Amino acid sequence: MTVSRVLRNRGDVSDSTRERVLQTAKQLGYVPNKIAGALASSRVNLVAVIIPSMSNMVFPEVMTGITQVLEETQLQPVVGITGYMPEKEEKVLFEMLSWRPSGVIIAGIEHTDASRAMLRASGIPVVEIMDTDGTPVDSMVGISHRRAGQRMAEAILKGGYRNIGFLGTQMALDHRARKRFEGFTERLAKGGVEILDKEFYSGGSALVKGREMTQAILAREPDLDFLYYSNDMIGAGGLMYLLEAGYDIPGRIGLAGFNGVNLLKGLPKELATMDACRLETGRRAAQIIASRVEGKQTDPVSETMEPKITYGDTLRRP
Amino acid sequence: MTVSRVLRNRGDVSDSTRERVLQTAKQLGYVPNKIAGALASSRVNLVAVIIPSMSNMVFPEVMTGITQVLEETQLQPVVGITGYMPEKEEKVLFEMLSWRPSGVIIAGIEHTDASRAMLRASGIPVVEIMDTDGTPVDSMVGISHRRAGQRMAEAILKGGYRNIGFLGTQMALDHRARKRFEGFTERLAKGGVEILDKEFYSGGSALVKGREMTQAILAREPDLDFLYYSNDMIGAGGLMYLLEAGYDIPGRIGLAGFNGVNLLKGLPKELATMDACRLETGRRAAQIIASRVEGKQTDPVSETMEPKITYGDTLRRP
DNA sequence: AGGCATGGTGTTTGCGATAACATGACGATG
DNA sequence: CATCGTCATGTTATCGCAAACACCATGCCT
Repeated sequence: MTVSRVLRNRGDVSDSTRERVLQTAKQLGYVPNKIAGALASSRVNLVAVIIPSMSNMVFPEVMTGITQVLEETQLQPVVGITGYMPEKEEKVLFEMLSWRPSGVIIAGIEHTDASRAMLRASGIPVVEIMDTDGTPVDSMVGISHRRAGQRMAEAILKGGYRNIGFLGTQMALDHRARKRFEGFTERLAKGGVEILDKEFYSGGSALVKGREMTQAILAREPDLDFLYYSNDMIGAGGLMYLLEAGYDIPGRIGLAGFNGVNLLKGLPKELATMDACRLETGRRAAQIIASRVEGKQTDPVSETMEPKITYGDTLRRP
Repeated sequence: MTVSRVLRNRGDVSDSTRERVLQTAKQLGYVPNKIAGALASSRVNLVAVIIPSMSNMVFPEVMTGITQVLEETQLQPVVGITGYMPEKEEKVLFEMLSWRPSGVIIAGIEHTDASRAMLRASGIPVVEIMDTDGTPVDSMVGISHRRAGQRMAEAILKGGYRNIGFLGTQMALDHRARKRFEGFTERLAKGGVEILDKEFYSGGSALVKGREMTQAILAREPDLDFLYYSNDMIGAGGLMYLLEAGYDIPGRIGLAGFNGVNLLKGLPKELATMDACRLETGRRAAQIIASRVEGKQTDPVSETMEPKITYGDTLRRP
């Protein structure tokens, strides 16, 4: 018991005993068993973070935000990957919850009924991130992708473009991309404009795909004067293609991507894009969990951030 | 006990009882407590994965390899981030080990004495990855960065380049970048060539930095006919700059990067690079852990993979 | 019929820590 | 001097599950 007290800095222990304990612990290479500790105290300093993927730049950035904030607390993130598959998400969530974490941060607000039930029943703080078009289980932080699509449509219309094409991922399961697309077409429709053509891809190097898709869509519809890409990578690929083909940008044709990857700076022309506030979303989500764990705050939070549009060199300003 | 047997598919339980148990568990929304389970059985299906960073494309790819393999087992990766700081690594490692994972995969073979002692004392399989220039605690998988540097130097010399510049990250703590640089200069020296100039950076958008550094180094040393970049991102930035400036590539000047990011395909010219076998390294490391956990194999493994050079369009072939 | 393997279920114990309470030494206080 | 509070340390029960073993019914074999 005295050892336990020393190693957790709790309660009164005389300096001499403390010294002896630390000395001996070090000498033995003692590593406390958190499993036993957690079972006894029913305190687990882990926060489950459940995201679809780790390989497309956007989730690592959210992770960075989460890590930044949690680092100042006792909490530690543990990541689970779903691969955009709802059943996998359910499995990962179950696995995570069975470790009794102190909180859950999970991407999106579309989940299976079972997942939602688990989250609710867990009795721990839950923050759903990166999408606020819907009703959260508990708290929610991110941008409205529907609104992001709308705002980009507005900017494009104001720029005077009328023959608009859409290029994106196959998005059956990517609800955020879908919502963006929906918001985009809705807003265009309100301006009396309809998408002229669209093109989808899956897999492969995004840069190459961007080139290929751009070539393909322009072969079909040479009159297109704007291309909206569902992410910056394929947008950058398209930009390369158009520059090489000698198009006047943003005069003859405009482009925009989505996500505000700061990799775009440094390209021959800076691609227009929209920042999804990923770092800030991660930070805020972690803050919500942290303050709940500390018992400071008990009401659910819903926070919608405003994505910022960057015109770059590929979208005519109004 | 019967419930425990049903939920773990272990031992004989009659179909009717099994059915009843599953039914009731579902109805109650029962989530087993892995903490208690782990404490009782002293089996933890977690593998600690300790890497410096998540934000530069190379570690996510290793993670992908690890995940691919572990997905076919009962094991689950748990990630810890060190930020290239040895003391942080020590802390993260301690934290991880206190959860009694079934194995450890850790980047690099440079660790503090305390870290090494912990790893040895843990009694679990340890795989050090992505660098094989040194002595491992247990197993080791990856490429020799010293050799990678040497091979690139060879290719450059064979291409007929003689006025060579190096551009890279501030690498006090990035041992792999340092070893690559050392191997590179060693091999050049053997060919009677010395680096003409070098340029280092830290922070910021790699693409932009690549542009700036390239401009800067060429301003100082206009005679340079080859630029070796310590990663593909700054290499791509440099490539952009040189193309815009109208340099003849790879005639007047050659370039090469490091890492084989498949993002490079799709650039106006494909950057020469060297593949660090990241996916394969991750997969192999996970396999080693998995087979050790299953008790199949007990001898430490040391495996050095051979990085493959890609000439692309920016390095003259011999 | 007696013995024995087998399948299905229950009981007891222990994993390694912490919470809560107990104990003992000592000095201050009225 | 009895009482009390304070500090330092020790004892016991508990967390939720699984290992090990105990138990009982059943059916098969000799």
